[in-house]
Amino acid sequence: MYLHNTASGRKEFFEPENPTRVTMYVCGPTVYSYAHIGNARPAVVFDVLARVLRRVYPKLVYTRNITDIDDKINKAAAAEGVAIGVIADRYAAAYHADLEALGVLPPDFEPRVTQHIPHIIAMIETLVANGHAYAAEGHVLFNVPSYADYGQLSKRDPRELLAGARVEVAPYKKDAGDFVLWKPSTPEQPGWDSPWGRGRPGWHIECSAMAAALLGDTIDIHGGGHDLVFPHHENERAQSTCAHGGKTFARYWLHNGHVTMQHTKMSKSVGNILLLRNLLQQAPGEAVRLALLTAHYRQPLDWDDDTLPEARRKLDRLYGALRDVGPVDRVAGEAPQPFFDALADDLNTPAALAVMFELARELNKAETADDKARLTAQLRDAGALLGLLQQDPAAWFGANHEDAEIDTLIAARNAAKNAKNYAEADRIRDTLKQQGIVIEDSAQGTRWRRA
RNA sequence: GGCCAGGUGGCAGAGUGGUUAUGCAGCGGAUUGCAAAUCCGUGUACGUCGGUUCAAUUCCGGCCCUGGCCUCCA
Repeated sequence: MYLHNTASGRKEFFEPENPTRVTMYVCGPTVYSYAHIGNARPAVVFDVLARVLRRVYPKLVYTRNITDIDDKINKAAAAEGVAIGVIADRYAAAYHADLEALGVLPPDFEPRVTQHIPHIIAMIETLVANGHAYAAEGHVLFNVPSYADYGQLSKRDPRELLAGARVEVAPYKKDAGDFVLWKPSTPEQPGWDSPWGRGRPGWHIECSAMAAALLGDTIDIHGGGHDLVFPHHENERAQSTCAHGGKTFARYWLHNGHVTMQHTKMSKSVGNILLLRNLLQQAPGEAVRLALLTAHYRQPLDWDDDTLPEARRKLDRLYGALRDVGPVDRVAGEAPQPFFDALADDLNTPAALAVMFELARELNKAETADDKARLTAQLRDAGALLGLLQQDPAAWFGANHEDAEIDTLIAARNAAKNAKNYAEADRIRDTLKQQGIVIEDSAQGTRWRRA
């Protein structure tokens, strides 16, 4: 397949270094509050990528970290008077619950920073020893000018970065662009003993250390939100490359676009944050997931009041085609080639979804049992790759539960219909409609669904 | 200011140097007691001004506009 590599700025044919162990590392959340819809996008996008890659490379090792030591977590913990682990555990659990609702499969590894402090310290020691980092006033800093390729990933000129640095330059920095690998903790702050005193890791070093510990010096794919390109990933790349004797850190860099509202990035100061847990009260997780796959992953995705209802209607149509055909063994048929082609072209989910709607139309028209079984299997298999359409259609339409009251009313309506008492039949139908129940007469009899 | 994306029909959203994206909404028809669902048909869509070309929404250049990164950030 082809993937857009941020490092080169173009689509490249994806070829793993080792097909029997394909490695992917995605930057996960800092768990200091509930996840918002923007946090869900990379989780869903890279979940789809993992599903697709596994078809070709069953030995994919997918790692998505949780950052559980960070100043925002410290702040939240201090405000509540609890240990940082309490905050981290609470929001990590909430994150998992939200992602499960979205049908996101767990990654193979989900490392936490606090479990990798020794790896982090060891990597910093290596960087100090080989001249890429230095200790100063309890801090350890990466010396940016020591890495000639710095800025290549984010296409920035390091000289301009240094000259135009907006942030106040700490006096202990050798060069303005130098960034922190390790910083000292006050007695109240969480910290670990290190060769440089009691302290805690800087933000960027964690991913370098954990990726190396779990996946190796060179990984195939590194993903995350677009805003991580600089400085986070640029710094990771510098650290890892310099700690590993110049070996390539990540071979393909993938970055997803942001979820926006009114074409503007969500931000706390603007107050336009959409929490996943709130959205999940408005619509099934599957609808949220489909909404996130509606646009190509690198494009911005503008979220408004119609996004979820629209996604829901799309699922109504797809599940509608799967009704009445009965359960079908998924291995009986695979998604059609155009579907795979779409995903193989830099994960073009909108084009892949278009193929699914075409399958749905064919399925609606299919007359023979063979055609129905084949198309159902194809549609289900396509859905499996996107993490959609895996539940019973009746469950999707909310009609999987026996409901005596509704059944009684439908029976009464049918009796009225048979007696050609259409006024009474329509009255009953309107009554149900007011309860949010839509009647559908079909060849298989009368069925209902929740509007 | 530097760098990077993007401007497609009523809305969402792919894509392409000459031929149908797809979904929703609308309109017409079929089916239906009426509906719903489904099927069929239906839209002078490609920011703007130039250039290249037999032919550009698609390539090139200018301009306008929008968003992102440059500070924590998915």
